[in-house]
Parts: sequence; structure tokens; C-alpha cells
Amino acid sequence: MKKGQVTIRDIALKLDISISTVSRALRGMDEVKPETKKAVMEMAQKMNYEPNLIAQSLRSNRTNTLGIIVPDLVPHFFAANISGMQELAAKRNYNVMICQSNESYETEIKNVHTLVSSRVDGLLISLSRETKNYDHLHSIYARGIPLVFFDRVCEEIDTTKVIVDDHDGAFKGTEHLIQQGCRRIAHLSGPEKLAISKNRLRGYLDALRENNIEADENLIRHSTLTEEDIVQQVNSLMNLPNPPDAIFAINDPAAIQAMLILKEKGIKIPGQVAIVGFTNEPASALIEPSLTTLSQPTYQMGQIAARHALEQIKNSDSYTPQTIILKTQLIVRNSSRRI
Amino acid sequence: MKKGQVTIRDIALKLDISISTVSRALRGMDEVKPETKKAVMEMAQKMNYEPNLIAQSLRSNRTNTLGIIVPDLVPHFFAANISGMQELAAKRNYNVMICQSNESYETEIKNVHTLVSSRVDGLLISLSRETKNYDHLHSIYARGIPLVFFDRVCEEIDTTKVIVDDHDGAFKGTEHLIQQGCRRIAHLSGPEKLAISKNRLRGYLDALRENNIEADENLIRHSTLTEEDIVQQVNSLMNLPNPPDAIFAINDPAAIQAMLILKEKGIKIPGQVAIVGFTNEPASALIEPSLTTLSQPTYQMGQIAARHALEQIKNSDSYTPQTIILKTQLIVRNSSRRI
DNA sequence: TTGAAAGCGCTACCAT
DNA sequence: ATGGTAGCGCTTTCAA
Repeated sequence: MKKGQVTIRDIALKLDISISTVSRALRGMDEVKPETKKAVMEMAQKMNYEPNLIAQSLRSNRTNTLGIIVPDLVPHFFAANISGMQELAAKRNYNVMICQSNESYETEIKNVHTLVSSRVDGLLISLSRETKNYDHLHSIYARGIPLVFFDRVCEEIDTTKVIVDDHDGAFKGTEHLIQQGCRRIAHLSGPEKLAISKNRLRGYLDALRENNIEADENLIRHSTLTEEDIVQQVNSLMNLPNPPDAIFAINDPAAIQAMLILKEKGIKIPGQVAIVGFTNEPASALIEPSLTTLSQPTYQMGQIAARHALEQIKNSDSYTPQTIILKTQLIVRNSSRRI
Repeated sequence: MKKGQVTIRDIALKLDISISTVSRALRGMDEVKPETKKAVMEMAQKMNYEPNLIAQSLRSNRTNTLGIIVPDLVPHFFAANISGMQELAAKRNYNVMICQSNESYETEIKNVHTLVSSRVDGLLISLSRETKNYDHLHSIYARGIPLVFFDRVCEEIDTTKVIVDDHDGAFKGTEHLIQQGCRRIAHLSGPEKLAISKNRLRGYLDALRENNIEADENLIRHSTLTEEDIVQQVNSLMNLPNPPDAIFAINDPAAIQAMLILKEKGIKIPGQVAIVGFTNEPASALIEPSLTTLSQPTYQMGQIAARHALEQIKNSDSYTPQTIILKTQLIVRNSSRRI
């Protein structure tokens, strides 16, 4: 007897009324007689009816689903973002479909196709590191699918972007080190052309300049951020004739790496070298010494991004794209506290 | 002119052929003339046609989507699991729809309804802490929707479960402490009725027994695992007339918490009290001293769970439910190394 | 207050 | 090799 899921037709048959009436009753329209409504509701309950969202979607041309593409959903930053998105979406009766690009441009393109084919009502994306060509995103935009970038954004598309104020964060982190008495502050940066690297580097440089400290080329290191490369960069820094008294790292993993290397060398933190990271990973509060860092409002970031996507879905005409810049917060811990 | 997405009908109209032919051509059926096929393909490309998975799903009664329910997708354990699932699903041309129960029974029920309504082809779930009633899951099972439990499973439903060998892990962790010379080993456990608590407690007790160490009721603490409760339990343990020389904690966060408390008290780790955790969180390798723990194959766990769900979807008749028990691996670090 | 029927985009069956 | 058509489950006119 099991022929798959129960449909409104099954209910109609049982009650010997029309499909239309069942449909109306189920959605509580008040043009249907109360007792009919009651009978339908009870029968639906009894038969374990579950509405078929697929059919509804086909009809309404809306899936109530947000597509999300991230490079990798494991890192805390992305996990928290997605969590915020899912949470808010659920509140508004939306689902989320999630893809990982694995930092691959090709995969990211595939993901876009998948989500477009799934007819998601909106798309939230944080770009892969490889992505240099934006045709697949232009195509989303051209289709009129609400599109929101978060964290790793594409400047050349006029749509809502939610980002962290990297410049401001780097500025605050660097200035904090200066206030602690550091004067030779190194910057362990990431790949040179990455937006994030550029912005944090600028914040670092501006903080130095505003405090009348001359920047030293030797103290600025662009790293691939692999384990080996960090080892090499830190060693090279400490072997300078005039080594740094502080390191401002582009992110917490790099900062933690650096700390481990320094500790192995017997260098006192923060006494000899103070450290500041960026992103506030869960581990950072727990290591020894605890790491001073800039916390990003990750969960909130996801919520805001999702809210904007939904906003845009709702008012596709009147909606105006915005760039939302979230401030980071300096969390002072022991790796930098000298005073 | 923009009337939403392009359909096969649009292509058929342009080419002045029938819808059926377009459909066939698009799917590369060889009963269609090569030149027609080529024309269709080119036109589809040119018009930026994207197949409508919703329509396909309605027709085929398959969505190519797996539903996933976790208590919270932020913790590394769940994030890695989901990542494994998504990865494998993508490989087999499946999508994932993800819900968070927030450890709430009510929300979990809502999630189940959502995913059933979305007609996911299979469901992967790790139960909320609150869930004691399993009717919503029985209903899934009764509907014939492939169901796989991972980590937090429901024993009373005969379906595939992927779990970690908690007993074995706890046994290995405890035995390791014994080998390090500890004799009064406390166990910081979780809520008493939780399966995970029970299994790890049994492993702990069995290790003691096999090594002829008498278990001491005072050293076994069931905690709610909130910050305050852990503080209280650890303090209480250390205030015993005969305090423990080791703590085996139910998970890494609890172990790390305990370590912080002990360090504040000036108690040497591992000298006075050795510590072993469970789960191998990323933070655990980085704290001081680094935490000995049992690593779980999280990513692999997700892959296996997804593989079984897909297997079951494919061969719904011949498939036999299994319980897959994954072994943990003891990772010895400094928090327990006494010899 | 209810019913009949069209149609969302697609596939598959039956013709030709 | 191609076209016509029914139907997946639902909503929404239009009629009654």
C-alpha cells in the first residue's frame, strides 16, 4: 500500500472532497467551512501528511532555500559564519544548502551551477583563494539571483558585501604593541596580492606612521603561511642584526606558530618579543601565554549576510546593495602585556 | 523579456523543435540526430540554460539531497563530520541541506519536518542532548527514508549507526595514565544518562579493574560540563583528603578547563596531576602543557556515514543496517608524560 | 463554500 | 529521429 509519501490527493480521496478544498483547508484559508477544515486537518495529522516543498517550489518559483559557498566549512571562522546564516534562515523559514569549494576555482564554478540548478532564492559566497575570474558570479548577478559576498569578496560586482575592517583591526593591534613599548614591530603577512594581506599591511603601516615609527622593510615578511615558510621567516627575523621586539601576525594560526618557534628558542614572550594575532581562534585563549588578538564578529557576520540576502529576496526591486564593514575588537591577553 | 530562468521550452521554441527532443538531446540520449543534439547543446549554452532540479525532482521523486541535523555546526567535531559528508555527497552528485537543533528537542523535531518536507533522499543525524523521545525518528524510519545516526545515536531504531568506540578510547586513556604511574585517577564525566558518559565511564572502570586498581566513588564526578560546574567538581576533587594524581576527562574542553583551574592553584601538570582528554580539539595541541587525548576520525566518520546513506538510497531493498564502530587513537602529549 | 482544470519544468510513454 | 501528451504535487483562477 506504501506508495511513497501522502499527498493532498490522498486526503481528498479519503474525505471524498476535492483537492482544491484540501489545499485551501491546509493553508487555513477562511473561505473553507470550519468543519471541513477541521476534518482535513485531522486526516492530515492521522495520515502523517507532510507538504511537498518540491511541488510548492515548482509552482511558486521559490525554494525558500539559501545557497552558501565557502572554501572549507571546518575552520572556526566559516563554521561560525554558516551557523549564523543557518540560524537566521531557519527563523525566517528558509533552508540552507551548503557547498565547499576547497579553495578551488573549478569547484567553485561547479558549486555555482549546482546551486543555480537547485534554484536557490539567494546565494552567499566567500571566494576561493584561486578565484581570479568572476564570470560565474556575473552570471548569477545577471540572472537576478540575490547575491551576497562575505569576507572574501569580489569588488567588481555591485552587490552587498559583508567584510571585516582589516585595516582598522591591524591598526589597533599594531598601536597596542606600540603602547606596550615595542618599537621594532615585525609584520608576518600573507601572500602579497591577497586583499586581506594588503589591508592588514596598510593598517600596520599607518599605525607606525601615526606614531612616528619608521617602517623597516626587513621586518615585513610576506609568507605563504605554510608551516615551513613561517619557520623560515621567523628564524630569519630573529637572526637580524637588530631583531624585532614584537610580531604582529596576519592571523592566529600564524601567530601561534611563531610563538611555538620562539618558545623553542627560549625567547621570552612577551618580555623579549610581544605577539599579536588576528581572528581570535578558540585555541588562542588557551595557549600559553594566551594570545592577544583581534576578534571578528563571525556569527554576527553570518546573520547579517543572511539578513541582507533575505531582504533582497523580499524586496528585489527596492533593495540597494551595501557594503557592511564590521569592526574587530582588540582582545588583550598575555602575549603582549608588558606594562 | 526576462521571465525568470530559461527552460527547455525556450530552447525548443528558438530551434523550432519539440520539447521532448530538447530534453533528450540535453541528456545525450543517442536516439537523437547528432546535428540536432549539437544545435541544442549550443543553444542551451548560448541561452545560459541551467536544468531545473526542482522540476526534475518532482518528476523523479528524488531530490539528490541529503539532510543533515546536528546540535551545532560550529564545534570542530561536527564541522569536520559535515565537511566529510558534504565532500562525499558532492562526489556522488548529491547536495546537503543542513539544520542545527541547538541541543533542543523541539527544534530537532522541526528540523525533521523541514527535511522530510524538502523530500531529502536520506537523513544523517546526531541527536540533541535533550532528545529522549524518538517518535520523530521512528516516523522517518516508517516512511522508508534512509536514516543514519552518527555519534549521538538512538539505540532503539534499527538503522545504520556510525560511532566512536568510547569504551576502548576511555580504556586506552586510563591505562595510559596507569602506565605513567598514576594510581588515584579521577574521572570527570558528563551527564549520567548520556550514552557517551556511560561508555567512557565503563572504559575507565574496566581499565582500573584490569590493572587491579580499586575504583573510588569519590573520584568519579558527573558534571553538567558548564564552566561553573567543572570549577566546582575540580575544586572538590582537589580538596579531598586523598586527592587524585590524574584526571581523565570526558572531553578536551573539560580537560582544558580542569587544567586552567589546576594551573591557577599552582598545581603542577603532569607532575602532581596528569591529565588526559578526549576528542583532540585543535586547541589541545597548542595549550601548555599540550594535552594528551584520544583523537577521533571525524572527517572520515562523516564520509562513512554519508557513504552508507547513499548506499541505502541506491539499494533500499538489499541494504542491511550496520553499526560501524570507529577506533580512537591515543595521542600522547605533555599533560600526561611522567616517565 | 466547493470543484474542475490549467500549469509550474521536466521525463517518459506512445505514436509517427 | 522526432513530436504529442500525460503526469509528478501543488496553487490558483474561474465556475458553480
